[in-house]
Amino acid sequence: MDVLMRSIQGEVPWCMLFVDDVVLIDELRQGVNDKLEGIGKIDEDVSHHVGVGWMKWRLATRILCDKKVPPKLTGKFYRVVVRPAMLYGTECWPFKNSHIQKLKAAEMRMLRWMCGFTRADGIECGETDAWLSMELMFHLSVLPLTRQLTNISGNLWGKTLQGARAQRVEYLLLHAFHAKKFIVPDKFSSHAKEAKITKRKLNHDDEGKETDPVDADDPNIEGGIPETDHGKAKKGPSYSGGLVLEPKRGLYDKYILLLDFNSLYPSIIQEYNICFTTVERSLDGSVPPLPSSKRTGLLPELLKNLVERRRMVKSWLKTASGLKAQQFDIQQQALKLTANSMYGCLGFSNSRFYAKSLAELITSQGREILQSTVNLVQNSLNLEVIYGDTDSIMIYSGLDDIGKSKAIAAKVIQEVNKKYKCLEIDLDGVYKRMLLLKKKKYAAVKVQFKDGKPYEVIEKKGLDMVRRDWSLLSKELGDFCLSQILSGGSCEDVVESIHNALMKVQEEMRNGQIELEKYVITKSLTKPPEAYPDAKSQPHVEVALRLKKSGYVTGCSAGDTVPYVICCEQGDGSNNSAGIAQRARHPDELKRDNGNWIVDIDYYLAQQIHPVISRLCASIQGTSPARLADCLGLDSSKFQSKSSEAVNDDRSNLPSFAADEEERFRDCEPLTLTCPSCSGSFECAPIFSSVCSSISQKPADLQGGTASKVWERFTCPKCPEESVGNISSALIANQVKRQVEGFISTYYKGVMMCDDETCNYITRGLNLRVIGDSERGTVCPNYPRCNGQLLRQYTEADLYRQLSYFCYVLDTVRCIDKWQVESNMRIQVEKELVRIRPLVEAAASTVQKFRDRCAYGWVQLKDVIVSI
DNA sequence: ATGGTAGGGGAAGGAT
DNA sequence: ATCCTTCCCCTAC
Repeated sequence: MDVLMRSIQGEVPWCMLFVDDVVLIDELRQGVNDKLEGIGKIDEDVSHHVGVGWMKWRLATRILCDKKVPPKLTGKFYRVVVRPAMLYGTECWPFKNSHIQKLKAAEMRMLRWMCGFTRADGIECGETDAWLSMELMFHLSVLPLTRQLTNISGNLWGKTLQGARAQRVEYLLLHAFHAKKFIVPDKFSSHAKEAKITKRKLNHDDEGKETDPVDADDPNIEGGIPETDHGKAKKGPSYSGGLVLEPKRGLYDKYILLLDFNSLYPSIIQEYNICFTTVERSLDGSVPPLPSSKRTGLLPELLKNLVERRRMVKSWLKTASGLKAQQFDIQQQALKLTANSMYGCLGFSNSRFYAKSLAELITSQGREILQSTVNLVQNSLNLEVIYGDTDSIMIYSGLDDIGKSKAIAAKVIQEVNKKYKCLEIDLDGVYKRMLLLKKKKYAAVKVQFKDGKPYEVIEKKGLDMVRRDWSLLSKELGDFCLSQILSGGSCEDVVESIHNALMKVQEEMRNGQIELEKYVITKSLTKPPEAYPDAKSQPHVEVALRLKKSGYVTGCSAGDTVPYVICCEQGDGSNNSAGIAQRARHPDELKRDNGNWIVDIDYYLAQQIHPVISRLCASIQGTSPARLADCLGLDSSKFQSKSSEAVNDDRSNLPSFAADEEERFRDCEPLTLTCPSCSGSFECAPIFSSVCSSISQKPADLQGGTASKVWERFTCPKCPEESVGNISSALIANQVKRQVEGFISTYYKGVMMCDDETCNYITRGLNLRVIGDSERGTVCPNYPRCNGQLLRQYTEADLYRQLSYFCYVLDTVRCIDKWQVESNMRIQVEKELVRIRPLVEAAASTVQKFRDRCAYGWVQLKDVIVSI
């Protein structure tokens, strides 16, 4: 405490801020906490957010105490990172003016303090002191605020202090029900619940059909699932939640509109009048129907009240300024959060007002609403929805003009809002460019306006770069690649700069020019480290256990974030069998250890950088996982697609080579030639198999009998006389070329078909962006009536395979190499092939040229790499 | 004991 | 060897 006091009084006198509460600052940290607990336990929420704040803070000390970082950035970091944590911790407590003033002052002092540390040479950052100071500040600012809330809400202060969000909602509802003279359900602890369930079960077992009248219509009892794993119930999801649309992946470079429903779940409750008092709940656990009651339920009314209050506060906010505005802003946020947490508590199994069926009904309505909105936008308004998650949709405008795009948005908003009373959709953002990778994973260039002037920010959602459990190194590289991809530059430039960056990083890594900090990965312990059944499979657990054993007391218990670096033993690069958890080291351990363990560069290249970058580049043409691996100095064959490996492997067991090829080209159109004399057409079997079978004089089931004779005599098999029906080299070349062009034009027609046979929706795909996972297809426009996927009827792969098949049919060269079997047949086959070669050479090279041209740019396709 | 579910991705271990 | 399931963590909504 002395240290704390010194730092506070010496460097930052902001204990003065809370001078009226400072009486508490007279003991050790534990003492302070005890005192606080004497008054009332601090809300777990706040503790959590203090933790979050501290986590940010710990991150901050690294950045903020770095002299290289300009002060301007420090301030920004503080504003965007630490302040939200502070405010969020106090989300539901209305501020008095003085509190806001204090908070602001605290911010200033903290900033100054940081700068002090930045300047003071040789002073360690003193994480512990910082934490103590911060926690104290939170405690001190929270206490009076909880008191305020208590006064306003009318619930018990003690309860407010110890209760979580669930309990706040519980009291809100209790008051509301009590005011309406309802009798509320009893509250059961989970233990009591269990007892009740078992008791009921016993009753059922012993007395047959007799039901306990008390429990008969008690929805709080889950009959089916005892959920007793000795108190440690597995928290699997118990009902289904929001709908997430399958994204149409790829890189978009025209405007995208992001629309979302304003607080969807609370609105649904009001829109459909969902309440304990209105919904008819059945016993069988099925989702109940929408209520028909005209009488407004209690829940919707409560929400209406909250919404109205929020609207009022927001209107005041518009005219207010400064502290007043901040206060209003926090108030309206608090009201919104309270409204939003209502749904969560319905689904919370330990809540007094637990009502799974209501929660289920709400989410199912949510899914319904999202889907019908998508249908409306796609089918009636003819716009393209590329993604949507729970309450939002993204529309690809295909336009370069932001004004026109916004006009479209306005139209959509108007059409959608017409359908609902309370529910309201709104434009949440306009993206100039967007990279859509997967569900919940995308990045976009968002266009925002400040004083009427547009500016762009990159928004990242769910990508590896926004996660804590990737090293700074891979996150930085990922950010760089993303900025390149979203830069709008040409494909070639982007790819080149990414490749260059990778090569540079690899070199720096191998030269040891990268700081240790950049290799650090962090992960949280959700349990005490001893409680993990499989500690040896998790790096952070292993590290925590080792830390604990070597005497550490902080940073290795439940909830702590453990930093680690994956290492390998000096000199022995092959020791990778150990499992990565065994090779994880705390940065401190690594620093202390004198070079026995070094950073495992190969792990970072292969497991940290490569996956991150290749996920980002999945939709980018001109590169591939294998190419990226190459740039990183990794064995690129490991990242080659699997099917090509399989083909390579097939090369070794070749007796069945021909049969394999036939199997692969099973769905291809045959090569058909038309006889110039009789105008009859006939199919041509592959030269190679024709020759083989004619030489081995087997019945040759593989190819249709007479057709194989074509290659023997070069005559039409349908013409009776020997003298006519001759087939020339030019004729073959011409006809082959015509057929190839036919396939190519089929491909370019781009017919899309739904893969569901009962639907078979067919369209001339207007949106043929051949970027990204085109083989994945997109959701059928008839969804949800049809669950199929819209696929190209004739895909790149189809075309490629078709052309490859023609190459194979006409092949007289490569098949020899593949046929490694030692036999006297080989010589005969070879002789025959040599004889045929001049006649088909022209045609074969034509097809090959087409195929190779098509293959250019399709390198990323997984299943088309065939060996001819 | 102290709102929810959906989803991606790593790693390990068992089934095949 | 390769697939599949399980656990774990973190994120989006």
